[in-house]
Amino acid sequence: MPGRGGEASDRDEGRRARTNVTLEDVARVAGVHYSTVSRALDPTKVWRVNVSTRKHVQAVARRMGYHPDLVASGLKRGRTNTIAVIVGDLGNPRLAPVLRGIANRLEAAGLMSLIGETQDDSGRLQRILNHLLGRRVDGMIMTAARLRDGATLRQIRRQGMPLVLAVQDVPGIRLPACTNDDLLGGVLAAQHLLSLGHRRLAQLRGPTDNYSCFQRAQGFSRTIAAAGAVEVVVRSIATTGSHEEGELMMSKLLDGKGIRPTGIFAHHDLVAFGALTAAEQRGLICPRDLSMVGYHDLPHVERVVPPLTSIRQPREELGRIAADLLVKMIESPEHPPAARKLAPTLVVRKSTGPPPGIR
Amino acid sequence: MPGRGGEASDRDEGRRARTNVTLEDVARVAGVHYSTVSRALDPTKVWRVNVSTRKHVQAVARRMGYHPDLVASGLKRGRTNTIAVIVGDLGNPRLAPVLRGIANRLEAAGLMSLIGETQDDSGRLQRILNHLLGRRVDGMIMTAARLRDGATLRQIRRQGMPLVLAVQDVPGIRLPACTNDDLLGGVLAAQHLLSLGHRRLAQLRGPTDNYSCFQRAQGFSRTIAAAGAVEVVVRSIATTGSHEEGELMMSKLLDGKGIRPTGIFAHHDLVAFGALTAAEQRGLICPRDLSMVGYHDLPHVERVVPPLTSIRQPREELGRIAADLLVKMIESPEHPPAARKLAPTLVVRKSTGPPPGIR
DNA sequence: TTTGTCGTGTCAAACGTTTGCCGAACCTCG
DNA sequence: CGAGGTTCGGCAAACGTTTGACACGACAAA
Repeated sequence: MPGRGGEASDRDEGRRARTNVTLEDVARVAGVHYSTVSRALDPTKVWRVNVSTRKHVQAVARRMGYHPDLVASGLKRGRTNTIAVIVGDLGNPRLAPVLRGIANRLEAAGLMSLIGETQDDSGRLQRILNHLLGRRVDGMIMTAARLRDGATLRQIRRQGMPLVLAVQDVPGIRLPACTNDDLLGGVLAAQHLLSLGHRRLAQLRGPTDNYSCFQRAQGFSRTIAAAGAVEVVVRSIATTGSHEEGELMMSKLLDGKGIRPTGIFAHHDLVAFGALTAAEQRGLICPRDLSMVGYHDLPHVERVVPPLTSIRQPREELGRIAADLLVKMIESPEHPPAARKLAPTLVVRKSTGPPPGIR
Repeated sequence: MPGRGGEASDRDEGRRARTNVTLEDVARVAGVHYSTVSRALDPTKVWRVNVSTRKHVQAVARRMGYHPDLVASGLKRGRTNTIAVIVGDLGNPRLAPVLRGIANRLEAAGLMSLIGETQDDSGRLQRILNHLLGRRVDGMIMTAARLRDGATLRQIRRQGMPLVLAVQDVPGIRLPACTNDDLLGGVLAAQHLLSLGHRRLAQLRGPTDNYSCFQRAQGFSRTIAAAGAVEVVVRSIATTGSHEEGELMMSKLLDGKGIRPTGIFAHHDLVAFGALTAAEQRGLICPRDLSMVGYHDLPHVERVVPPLTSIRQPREELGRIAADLLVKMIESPEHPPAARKLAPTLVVRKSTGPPPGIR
């Protein structure tokens, strides 16, 4: 390589304090061509280089602390071995197992996940996506996408970017997805309350623009209707699923002049807690006077009094399978994998029991 | 560029379904040289290209859906505008605000954070670091590094990689850090209990290999000693800070034959809850019979009964300032910034009161 | 001896940017 | 009108890899 030495030292002097060992440096020391070094270090090219040369090169590389430059490699190969995982809010404790499931599956495929937090802000989502498109990630997983993001999702797909949805589905767009069967979740809650003997039921609903909440509501309402029982629905205006929200909704329910339900299905455990607080303030004791089923089975719900009956989602599994779909999609882009729906389970604790009449 | 057309189509045909618009494509359409396109799209090179050309090129680029290839750019510039943030466990709810603080500060500096989860496993930490070194990230932030990671940290620094610690310090290594003042945390807890009149105190300690816990213990014990009060210490064997751990430690404390403390400082809110459960089982009511101070001020501790007095850390601030230190460090590597210690605050709720004797 | 095959190493052309340098065109001033 | 300055577009060399093509030696078959 004529003239490289002078230029290299020129480049190194002022620009960058951090000095990275390159293929060429290793090659110089090992006494072979740098392409040989490249092949010696590439486990898929075993057959291309003599075993003794290989051993020698590997030893030198290790000794010199060589780390292949994944940036250069990515440029050349057109693949970065990186998957973007878009989440709404990292503070959401339900997310961690999903992310872990994703990371584990991806790691097995030699991929790394790059987490982007939208903070539930469409503008930020756009900025993150543009950045990731530029980063040439090999694929994307969106957890808990929202209805209004449909256009954005379509745009990503149009770019040819492999994309799968995790946890929540978005209707109106055909996309591989691994989601929780929220319809079934609603059905399970309803069946449980009905089987205990409840006939006057209520639902504390999540926001309407959340497809997952929509599904839960459908599952619950249909089962109730099929059993010929009565149902009241209270809708949330807020979107977070907080204790305060629960108190507010329950107050509205109890202070209104409609029927007094005995069995209640809240779309969020925290809302369930808030509702119980509001009920207690009005002298209603759970599970004596009313039964409460929550959703999500948040950590520590078994610790509160009374321990909450809730619907548990297979979160780590959701992540694992979503990642699996994506890997399959990248490997053979021609036939996209089918969507997977995972069944939640009902965890019965002390917050549900027979209604006051029957005993 | 002679012969490019044929080769390009050759390359595109089978390899990659995803077809990315490049500078050259834009240049061809816009009728200028691709270097002009590069400059027209670079906001720092405003003066290098005529405003009309610039407008035109920008329009064409937008119309064609051009996204600059950050991989190529990173290779050329030697900077990737990416910061690695290493965390132990994404499921830890205390982490989210820190990450948010980091992300916000980095975004302001045009950087993006790449989150790596070690799952508290040294092997995985090593693998992640090697990957990140290869990815040529511009710097790293480690949150909650552990004592035993000292060697690894030194290794990273030796590579010339800008590195700052967040939340927890690691002694024995000089590294810029933005940490919580845990010594002060311990002092605050002790002062509060002492000022209420408690003279027999206990500490439910976290693991000894956690420097942060060590500091808390120091601060607490010294303050107690200076006031001439008595103190008992119970050490945790587990490392997670769980409810069960708290029950176990409190049982040991109450069933032992030593002094019965009236004021207790737990190194973790969950441990505090567990301890209260164990105390209740023995007929001790909080705050009537004993006072409890927790640590971390976890979300919802104000909701449990009794609402927990706890030590709150400025978490988002910790992240923001850590990121700030890193940015300064990257901008001027010659003079590393000083470490910052942020003061926690005592949040007084209902779990603390005067000891049984005084009233 | 020629021809063919196999194993192994080297050569050099990409990948898509960024940027120092060159020079053409135009402007200003003596 | 020429010297000198300014503006702005083009040229081409990198950045560190990967990899198809090729060269070369050894050995076998014809």
